[in-house]
Amino acid sequence: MNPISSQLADWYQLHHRPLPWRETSDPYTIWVSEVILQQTRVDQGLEYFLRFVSKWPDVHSLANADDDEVMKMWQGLGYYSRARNLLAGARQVVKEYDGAVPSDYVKLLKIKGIGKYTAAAIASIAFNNPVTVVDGNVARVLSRLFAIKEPVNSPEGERQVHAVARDLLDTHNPGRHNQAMMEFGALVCLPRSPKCNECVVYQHCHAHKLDIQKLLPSKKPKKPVRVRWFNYLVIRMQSEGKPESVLIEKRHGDDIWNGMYQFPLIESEAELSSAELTKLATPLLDVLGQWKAGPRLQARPHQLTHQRIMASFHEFTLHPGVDIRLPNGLSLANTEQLNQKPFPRLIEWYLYENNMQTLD
DNA sequence: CAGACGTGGAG
DNA sequence: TCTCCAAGTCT
Repeated sequence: MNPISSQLADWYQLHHRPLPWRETSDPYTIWVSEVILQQTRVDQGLEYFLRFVSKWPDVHSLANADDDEVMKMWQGLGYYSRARNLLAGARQVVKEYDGAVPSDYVKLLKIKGIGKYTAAAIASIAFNNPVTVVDGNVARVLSRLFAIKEPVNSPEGERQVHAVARDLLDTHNPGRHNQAMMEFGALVCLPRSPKCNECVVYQHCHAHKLDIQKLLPSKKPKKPVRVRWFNYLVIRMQSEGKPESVLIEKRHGDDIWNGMYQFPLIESEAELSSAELTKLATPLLDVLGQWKAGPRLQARPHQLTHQRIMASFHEFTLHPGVDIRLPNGLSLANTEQLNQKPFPRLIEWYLYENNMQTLD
């Protein structure tokens, strides 16, 4: 066994965090944990994981779950396609494998939402198959240990990282090995300030020798963020003897927050004046009946990785109509119903601030 | 295959 | 305030 792998395995036995998904070898549970932890910190994902596997403890229960309910469980975690794909993947496993998560890397790779990383993680951690895991942690650790200067998010850098990762793999205990590599990256070989004084393999580390550990891993520069203006129409209605309700719609298509709910949206290239906004909103409002404009909550920025969304909220009140016909896609929701629907953080905040929904 | 997809915490 | 980024995947 490679001395680096051996030392990291020893370190792992001593220092790894006791996390719930490490208490099991159930492939479904490990699958859920891997998906939740994608691009997500342990302390942010932990509660979500516990709630998720408590609600849906096995593949069959998840496969039978309601779509909105799954999205609701994911609310606030971000990257919501993970939830959609995990659900689709569970249904796929029920259909194709009678609910038994396959142990084979290639079969795993064909399941919706399972890519190279997750397939390798499930195969090695749940089934102890000798497959190499390369995630962000592993890439960082190895780019430093071997002073790989190629950007780790380039095809060539990825190739180099994977090559050394494969050489290090402990084929007798691949699950422990892969977790040790990741845990070491998460606790010691940190992105900003690696704890080289606590490092058990620094004598093998080329970056440390060259004192370039803080410069690695190198990454390709990313695109500047796009600015978008989201003008939400908060259309409230108060009918006789009924709780107040508000109009919402579900987002679809190839864009941010697919599958989540929102208020009817008018997107613009720049900030809109009240007059412009009203003009654009009038066609919809007129279909709904008599209305009057209420206050407007000025644009507040919502910062995402690749977008900066300037959101404003424009309130309107509908005259309780005799027979309101809702354009397709729109639905009315009272407070109780709002609490059942999944919303992006931006909307969730608005609902909370306006006492329309309780914050999780 | 480059670009898109969220959120909250750290420096 | 601003930038970076955390157990990636899909198209």
